[in-house]
Amino acid sequence: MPSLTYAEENYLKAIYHLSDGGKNNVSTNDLSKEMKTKPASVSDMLRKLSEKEVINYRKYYGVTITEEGKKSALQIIRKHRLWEVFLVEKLMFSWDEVHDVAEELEHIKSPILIQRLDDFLGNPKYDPHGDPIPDEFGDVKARPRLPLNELMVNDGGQIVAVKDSSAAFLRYLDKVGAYIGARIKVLDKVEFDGSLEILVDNKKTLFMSKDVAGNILIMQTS
Amino acid sequence: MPSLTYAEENYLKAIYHLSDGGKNNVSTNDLSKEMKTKPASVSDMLRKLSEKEVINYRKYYGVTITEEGKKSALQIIRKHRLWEVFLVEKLMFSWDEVHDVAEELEHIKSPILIQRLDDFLGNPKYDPHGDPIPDEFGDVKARPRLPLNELMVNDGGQIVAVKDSSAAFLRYLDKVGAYIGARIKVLDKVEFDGSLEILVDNKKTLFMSKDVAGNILIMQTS
DNA sequence: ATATTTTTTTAGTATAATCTAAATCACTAT
DNA sequence: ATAGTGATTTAGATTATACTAAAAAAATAT
Ligand SMILES: [Mn+2]
Ligand SMILES: [Mn+2]
Ligand SMILES: [Mn+2]
Ligand SMILES: [Mn+2]
Repeated sequence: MPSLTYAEENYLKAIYHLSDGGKNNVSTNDLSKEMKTKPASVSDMLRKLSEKEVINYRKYYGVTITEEGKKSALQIIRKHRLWEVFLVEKLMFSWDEVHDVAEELEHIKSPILIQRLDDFLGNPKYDPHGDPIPDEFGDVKARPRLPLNELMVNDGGQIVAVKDSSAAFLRYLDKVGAYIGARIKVLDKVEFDGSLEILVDNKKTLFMSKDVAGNILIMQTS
Repeated sequence: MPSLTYAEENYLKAIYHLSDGGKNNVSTNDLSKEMKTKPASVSDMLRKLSEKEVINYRKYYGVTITEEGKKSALQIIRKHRLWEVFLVEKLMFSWDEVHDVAEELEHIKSPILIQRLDDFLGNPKYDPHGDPIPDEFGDVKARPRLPLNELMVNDGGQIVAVKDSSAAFLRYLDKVGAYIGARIKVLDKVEFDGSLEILVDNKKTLFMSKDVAGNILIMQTS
């Protein structure tokens, strides 16, 4: 694995996520938006990442991630998610407070550290947002899951993850009781704007916009 | 407190240590040696640190640390030592493995993180090398201590800290059973080279060079 | 098929942290 | 008092990451 700088690691992770794990091509503008840097800066970085052979770069046509790149990205993601577990399980952070800190901690370079952290945490399989934690070889146990807004009326399931890890969104979910593991059922869908009426844990009903529902990921059971 | 870069934090910490907590003047060459950078690079950095008012810099005459600088340095040292405790107490690192990792972790910027880490660890007062951990206000409880080579024959005490935290030195101490807390007594001193014969825990006798003894810090009891 | 718009790259600049080589200052020893 | 030595600073270059402005390529619309 090539050694990557802090900035290179952040770009590579963004490419991995934007390409949906390497499946799609990623454009300069998409990366620019994601990284909050100008397209010119992205072009520059793509040249560097391409020289380190973690991406395939065809000028003007965007990038795909290489096998090597995928491995590197997955190790960074592994570290990010393990640190998030640590912060929530051990340091009593709430799930909306961990992202930015993990964004820094993920760059600490020490294989022994991450292996022992993993053991200390009891080798967790999912992070506080329900995302799977890659193992030391980069293998990910993906659970089948789909956005809540894609369920039909009367469909039910369990919340297994969230797409958006921003503090604002997670605090809203806390407020309405939509934690990970909650059982939900779609009671009604409004044709006009796609908003939903949801039954949570067979107790509370709750209305949410299509936008919100699109960021809640469900493991369907019926 | 001014915001400092990663490199600036490392220089400031080195200045704090080389000046013995702000007591002495530090020269460009001393810093150059400590930081493993060229004197020219040090001069450059001193200008920057001086602009941020964490040091007093008189060209050609070295630097002293300001009150602001001392506060910043102590916060970095606090983080470094708390992380070292975490690594040893929670992640089962040995005391010779923690320094380099803590050197990275100390730069993570999150007040809430360090406060909660402190609580999680039970607000420890000393790090694995016996060094005191500054509190959130930068107050340090210094224990009186002196290098083992300065004891007289028949003087006794307890090992409370080590000056050198290098893996090589610490592994040597492990091998001879000179851990922190061990009770020692000076049985003999060789006039010629200053080497010592030591009784450890009233059990084992052990010979060590003046150089080694100078890096072991003792709380004297007799 | 051509013109317009959008996307992307290139060129040139800036800041941070490092280096080497050259210049300058301070201290020491005659 | 001055020459020499060593320490320190300055000048100029390099690498990494970012920026703005301009040029070029690709995509879209007429
Ligand atoms: Mn990051
Ligand atoms: Mn997460
Ligand atoms: Mn450091
Ligand atoms: Mn220590």
